[in-house]
Amino acid sequence: MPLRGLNPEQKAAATAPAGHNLVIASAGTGKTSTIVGRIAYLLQTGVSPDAILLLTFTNKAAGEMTARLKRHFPADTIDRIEAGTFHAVSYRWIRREDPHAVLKQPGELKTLFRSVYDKRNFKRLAKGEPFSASYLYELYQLYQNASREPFDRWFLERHTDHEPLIDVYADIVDEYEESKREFGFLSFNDLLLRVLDEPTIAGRTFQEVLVDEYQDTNTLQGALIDALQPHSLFCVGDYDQSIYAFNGADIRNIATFTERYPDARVFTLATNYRSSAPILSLANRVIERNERIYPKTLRVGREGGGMPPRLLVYEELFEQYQGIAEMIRSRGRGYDQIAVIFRNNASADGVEASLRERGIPCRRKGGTSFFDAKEVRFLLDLVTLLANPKDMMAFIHIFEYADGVGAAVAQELYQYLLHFGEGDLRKGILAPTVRTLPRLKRHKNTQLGLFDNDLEVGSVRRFAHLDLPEEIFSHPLLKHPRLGPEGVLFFQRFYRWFRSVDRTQRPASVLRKALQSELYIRIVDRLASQRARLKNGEIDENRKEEARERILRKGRLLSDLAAHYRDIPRFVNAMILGGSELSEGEGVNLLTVHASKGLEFDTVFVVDLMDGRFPNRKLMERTGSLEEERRLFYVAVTRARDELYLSTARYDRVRKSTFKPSIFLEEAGLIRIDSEPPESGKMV
DNA sequence: AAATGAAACGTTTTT
DNA sequence: CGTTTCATTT
Repeated sequence: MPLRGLNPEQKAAATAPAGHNLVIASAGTGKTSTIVGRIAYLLQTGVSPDAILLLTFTNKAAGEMTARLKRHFPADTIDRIEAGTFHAVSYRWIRREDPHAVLKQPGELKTLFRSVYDKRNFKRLAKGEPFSASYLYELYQLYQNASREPFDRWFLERHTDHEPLIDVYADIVDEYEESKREFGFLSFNDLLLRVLDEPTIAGRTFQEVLVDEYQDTNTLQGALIDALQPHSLFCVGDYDQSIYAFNGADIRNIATFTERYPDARVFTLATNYRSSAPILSLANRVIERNERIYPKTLRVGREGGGMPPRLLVYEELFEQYQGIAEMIRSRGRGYDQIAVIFRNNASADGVEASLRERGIPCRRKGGTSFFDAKEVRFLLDLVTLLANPKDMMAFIHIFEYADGVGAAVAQELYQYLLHFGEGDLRKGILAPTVRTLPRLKRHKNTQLGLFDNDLEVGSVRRFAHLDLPEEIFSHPLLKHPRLGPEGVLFFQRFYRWFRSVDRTQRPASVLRKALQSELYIRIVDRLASQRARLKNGEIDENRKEEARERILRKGRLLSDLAAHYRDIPRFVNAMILGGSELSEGEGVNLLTVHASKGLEFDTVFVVDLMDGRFPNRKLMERTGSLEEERRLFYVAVTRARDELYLSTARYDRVRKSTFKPSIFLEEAGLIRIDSEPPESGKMV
């Protein structure tokens, strides 16, 4: 039984009476085992699995914990436990009431926000330099996570100097919210806000809510926990690992736990089973410079000494990546137990290139590269449009691939189709009942009819030579004056795919049809040509074939993923909610510090330890602080079990800048910054 | 309005 | 170093 293997301090926490329990669990102290033990204890003492809610930071973490429980309890019992991230769990509840709810990617919402922002003429207002659309959007996201007070009040508390613009900002935010409703978009935050507004949507009262990574919960998540009114709370976290301030994570959630819940019990897990003594000692030396919120003294749980952490100093940035790749190569195999960890994603490319040069396999966490690829985006836009026909953005992205159609015409086509179908996109495409043209707001661009005199406006006779099937030739969309022959052919291909998947429920079938469609095949060809274009404009046929193969492989991968989902909205939402959790390939792990949270490796390289980059000075000016950067350093080094390498470089050949070493190297006792820098090369 | 080519730009972390 | 923005042409 899971409780058997726990040490006394873990067991004390796992068997705590119902109430408000806080477990301070330092890195490597068996946090996961304790949570698993706690759930086992609850089940053994007669708590129904339906009355347990487990909230984790990633869905992977939830999956690992439930998998461990399934070794001791029947799977169908464990499956009744509600487990997942705040967002995944909220979505599950919301979809019971609203099966068609569809999430929208954050990047797309940002684009929507920007388009709302761009309607404002700040120049005319002349009230000082306004925040950029992008920064304002970030602030708004942060506000939603951080505060329940009105936006303008929250905003003015931090940015008094923007007081003259606050009404414009508030207006932008209002219109953005309205647009989201109009298009049927849900943001990550909307999921949590919805549950907060209507906690009964959970459909039950929980005996106990367990919260993992409690130090990284933000005000919104804290409010959500309280709104659920659980009989008992079990929060596990480590204030030294709070690294999500930029996302509104509030260390005060953990710091004021005992004040907010006067009956709180606090447990501390202090025995580290992960890292060797010298690694732990280095980590503690640095983190002790931060304020101690709850007392804790880490004990080394492992036997024996272990190899002291090593500092690697390189003359030049790229030389550093090469040097590390060479060290990894020379030790051979066991690549998946090695991690290279960095503060900024920018470091990843140099490391990856150096490894690949030596034929060393590696994987980067964060499937951004996969979901950002145009070919994947296109397929997802197709599927998304089926899940949410109100999604004009998806429609525009699709039709921008048609020659002669840009965003402006695509938008009009969408409006036309809605009009033909009396508000129903499907009907407008497949069975238009209205054949008149809609009245659209004319754009002011009437440059002497520059484009209109060579077209027979709205007449379908201009397509007579295309030899179109009747259903296309008679479609009222062809009356659009700006639609050329290429556009019509694109519409025909789109129409065929759309008709072929009509009333199809399963995402896998929809994708299979899409992969076979002429619509997709032509887009693959176009993308492959783009990627095989040489500097002189010619297309390298070999490269084109390679590019096509890569594109098709991604399509198949997406199609394989789709097989696991019953309906289209579920699939789309899963891709958005958990997309970043899938990592491609195997080998050396390339991770940002944030992505490394909760993981452990035999050997860890922390790279680019230069002042400015780590700690990241730019970010410190914004939402961060040196304390937060120090916690990031602490998280990075405590990922290591046996070997830890800290590396830095003095000079960047590309940007022609020199670096000072990171202050953390000094705090770790590896260098003295006021003395001469150490010799280049390797030293202890 | 769209397509193309040239110039600037900036380089944060996640559900 | 790749994307994003701007200017020019059609």
